[in-house]
Amino acid sequence: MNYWLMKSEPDVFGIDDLRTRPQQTEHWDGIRNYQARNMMRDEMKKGDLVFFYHSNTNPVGIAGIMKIAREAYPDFTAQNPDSKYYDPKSNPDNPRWYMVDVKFVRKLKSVITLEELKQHADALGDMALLRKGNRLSINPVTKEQWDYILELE
DNA sequence: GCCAACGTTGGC
DNA sequence: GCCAACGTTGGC
Repeated sequence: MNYWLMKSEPDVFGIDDLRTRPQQTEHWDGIRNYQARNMMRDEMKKGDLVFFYHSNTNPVGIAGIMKIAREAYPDFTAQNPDSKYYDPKSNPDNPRWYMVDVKFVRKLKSVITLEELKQHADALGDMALLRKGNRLSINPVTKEQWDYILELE
């Protein structure tokens, strides 16, 4: 069982959007970074738990929990010229980009903010999220970090 | 293979 | 809206 953190801007797609989707499930499209893609494609397994992180909002932080409902499959938005995620270099026979399906688990009682996480930087070790300049939209989380963060709720 | 230009992310 | 960080592109 692996743990993850995935970022999304709530103005575009937030935890409440996932909660109100049919079956409370949605595909996580638009990953266009190779490092993030590789983690998603090669390491994410069905049942893995994921922190839903709200970025570019106020306050930024972890808003809820979801789980991987379907393992990686080709991101069809890469083949759609009308999509903002269209990638003309992706070939349907050899897809460049992948996505997973995520299912809502629960919201946190309140958002655990980035500021609060930073205050616990020592206990959280070198958590990827807290690294300077980290822009990856998918971050691995250790079990220790996962458990510790939930204690902050 | 280098690297300047450019685009994107995401906190503030 | 600003800007630091960083990834990608493309000319050479």
